[in-house]
Amino acid sequence: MSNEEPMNRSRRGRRPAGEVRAEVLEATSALLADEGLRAVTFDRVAARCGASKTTIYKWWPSPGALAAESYFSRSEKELVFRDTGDLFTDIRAQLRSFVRLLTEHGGGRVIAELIGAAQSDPDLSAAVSERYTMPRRLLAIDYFERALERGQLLNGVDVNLLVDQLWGACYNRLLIPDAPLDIAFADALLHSTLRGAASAGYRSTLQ
Amino acid sequence: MSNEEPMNRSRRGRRPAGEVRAEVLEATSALLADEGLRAVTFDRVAARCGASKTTIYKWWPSPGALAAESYFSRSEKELVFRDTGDLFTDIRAQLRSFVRLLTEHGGGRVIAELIGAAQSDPDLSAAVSERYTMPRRLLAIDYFERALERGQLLNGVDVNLLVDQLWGACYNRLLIPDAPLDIAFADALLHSTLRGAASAGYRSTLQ
Amino acid sequence: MSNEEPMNRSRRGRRPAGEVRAEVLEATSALLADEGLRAVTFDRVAARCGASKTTIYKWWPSPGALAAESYFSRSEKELVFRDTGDLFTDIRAQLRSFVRLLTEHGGGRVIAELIGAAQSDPDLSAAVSERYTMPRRLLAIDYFERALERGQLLNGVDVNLLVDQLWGACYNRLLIPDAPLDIAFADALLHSTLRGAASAGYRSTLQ
Amino acid sequence: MSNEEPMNRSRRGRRPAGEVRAEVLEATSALLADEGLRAVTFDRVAARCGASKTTIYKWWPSPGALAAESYFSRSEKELVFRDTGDLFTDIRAQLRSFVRLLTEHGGGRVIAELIGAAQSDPDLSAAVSERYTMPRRLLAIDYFERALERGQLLNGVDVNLLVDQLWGACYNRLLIPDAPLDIAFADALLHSTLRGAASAGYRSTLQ
DNA sequence: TACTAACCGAGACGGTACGTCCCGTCTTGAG
DNA sequence: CTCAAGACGGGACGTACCGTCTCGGTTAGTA
Repeated sequence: MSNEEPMNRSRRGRRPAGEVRAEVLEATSALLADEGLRAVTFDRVAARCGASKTTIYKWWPSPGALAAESYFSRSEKELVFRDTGDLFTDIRAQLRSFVRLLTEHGGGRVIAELIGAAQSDPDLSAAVSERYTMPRRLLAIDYFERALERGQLLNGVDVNLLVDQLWGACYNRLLIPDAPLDIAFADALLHSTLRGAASAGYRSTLQ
Repeated sequence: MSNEEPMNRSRRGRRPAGEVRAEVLEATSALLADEGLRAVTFDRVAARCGASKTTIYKWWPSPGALAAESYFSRSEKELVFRDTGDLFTDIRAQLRSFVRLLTEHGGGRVIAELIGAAQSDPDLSAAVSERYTMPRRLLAIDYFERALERGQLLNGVDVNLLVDQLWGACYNRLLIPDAPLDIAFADALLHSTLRGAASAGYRSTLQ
Repeated sequence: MSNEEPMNRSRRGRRPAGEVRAEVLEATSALLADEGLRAVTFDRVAARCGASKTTIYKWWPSPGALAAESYFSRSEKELVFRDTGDLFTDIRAQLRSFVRLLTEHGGGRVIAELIGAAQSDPDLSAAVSERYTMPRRLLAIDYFERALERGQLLNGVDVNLLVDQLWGACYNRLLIPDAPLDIAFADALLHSTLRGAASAGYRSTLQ
Repeated sequence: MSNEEPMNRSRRGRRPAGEVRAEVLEATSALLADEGLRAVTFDRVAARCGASKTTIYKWWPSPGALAAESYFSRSEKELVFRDTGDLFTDIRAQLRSFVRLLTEHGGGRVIAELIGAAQSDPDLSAAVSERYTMPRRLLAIDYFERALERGQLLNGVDVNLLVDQLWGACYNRLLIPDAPLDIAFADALLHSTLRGAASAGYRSTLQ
């Protein structure tokens, strides 16, 4: 409760904007990791990092949007989509690492809470889309379009749809936990999907 | 603001439980329809229907759970899954009506908000699963198992997975609106999925 | 700053109303005496006595009104206006004790701040009038009317006006400190005023 | 709310001090007239006239002091105290015009708020005294001293006290509105006071 | 005339209070 | 005597203001 470390500086006036932003994001990350999205309130973040609520309001429209930036700014480095030329192996690696992200290290809880809160917070919804889901969708689409050009996917396959079939199914098991989300699911999902979308040569390599 | 219609009864004594429950659910439905899930708070529901918070706490563990019951109790009548024996047509009808439910009558917003809030509310999560998503998943699984027995699906197809590929992809477009959710998407999704899962005879009927 | 003694009870629910009111008034009195009217804020009072802001808002419309009740409820016991039948002596005693109240014990500062804040706070203005100034005015008027009947005041003297000439002049020196407020002023004021208002017999006893 | 007319100058450099001062005072007067003393904050004045808070802080110690200068600089021209040699008539004219100032053009509210705020703002208190109340007190004292020399007032009358009996009683009705402040009150007040202070000859002219 | 240094106004900062809403708990009074 | 009405403590929201301080554009002083 009162473990907020007030960090009592005696400076009252303006501080460099970057410094304040960094401290706000750091405090947010700590709260997010320790207690989840519900703990990320403007009041607690302000108390924890010594910033004022006014300042936080100037940069982030809602606690959810702040949490999103705090979380996603750390995961942007993972934005790599290896292209070895082997469709099946590449996508399997992506799906597996995605499932691991969601199931290990508690990352799934944060993402689920962010997407969940976004349903009632347009600002957060925009932040999640712009900083997280949309970039990843575009990377996958890029990859699939290259695979199409290489003849690894059937002509006429909707690469946008493919993303929903693969990652969307994973998000579904994350957000609506009526069935388990694990590596086995990811692998089965990939087989089942590529069986309908991959060209004949590729399909023959499945199982 | 104060248009909560205090419904000035002067009766303080106990009323029949069913009567009070019905009024609570009715007030909840009205709030849900008018202002969304955020407006469904115990305080406002109590003020609107003349019940006390104590009463509401006895029956529902959280505002989300109350909203869920209020919403799902109206949609249970739609729990039909026609089985004409025609796999493609039956599933297409189901998917299309599901998409219409989510996109047309504003139902999508409520469901999205409920699933969203469930990410931070275990009681609501349980309610959504038990009263909405799981029954529907089981209906679909039942249907697919019959289709398997009829030889319309490939041997070894994971019918549970099939649900995530189809409905999960739709939920994905609902909850993460980076791409549109519409009938065309549902149809393309169905084609792409069955191409990998349906048996040869069925597959040949897909374009 | 953090000498607010949080008085950490662990009781969350409703407490008896009288108990809460008493604690709120006590905390207010302490703040008023220690730091003046500016320190009486709903936030600090709530923090000091363990009440919630909501509760305080229910009973007092503004911090000033709370301070007024807190202060005046202690001074009501002084509401005595001795009537010995000797106009000059009685009024002199009243004026002198009034001036002492305003100049000693720091009481003047509080009253001045309350009347000052009332100029921009209608709720406080009403509280000051109802609980402090008007009862005292009425007591003086009562006395003067008895003096009129006793023939100690000239026929036609406006007793209401007399109050403004005597106590009003004192308030003037309190609120607009261009000249000192002391016993000598009170005595001179009384002589000068009664010289114009007292009947001939009484007037001859002055000086 | 945001109708503060940002007056979009693009000049960042220094402007003549007098020009800025005038604009600040003008903006203050407008706020004072429109919304009262509470609206005179450094933030709003700065936003309204395009100056920065830094600039305003350089010249005025508190919003109240700024409001006082803004208001009193307009009323200084009224500083005339006619001396026709007729004590009763001259003072009656003064008191009547003072009451009219306080009751008619909304001036009373501003003065009451300024005196009120001065109770908690030493800077404002000094400004009110120096720029408003003390000059007027001195004018009255001057007049009364001349009247003393002319033999129109009793020997030994305390002219300073006389000011509190007359104007102080009016301020009392302004600041503690338990009784009305109007011309009739001023006239009655004057009669009653002069009956005790004027010399015999003058007194005989009162009714 | 171009170029740098000092200055100072615009406004962001930390802090505090406001007034409101909601949650979950508890007293109390009506039936 | 029971239980529902609703007041309670706690906490977050979003806004306004104060008084302090950084920052960058303007101007004055050098090259």
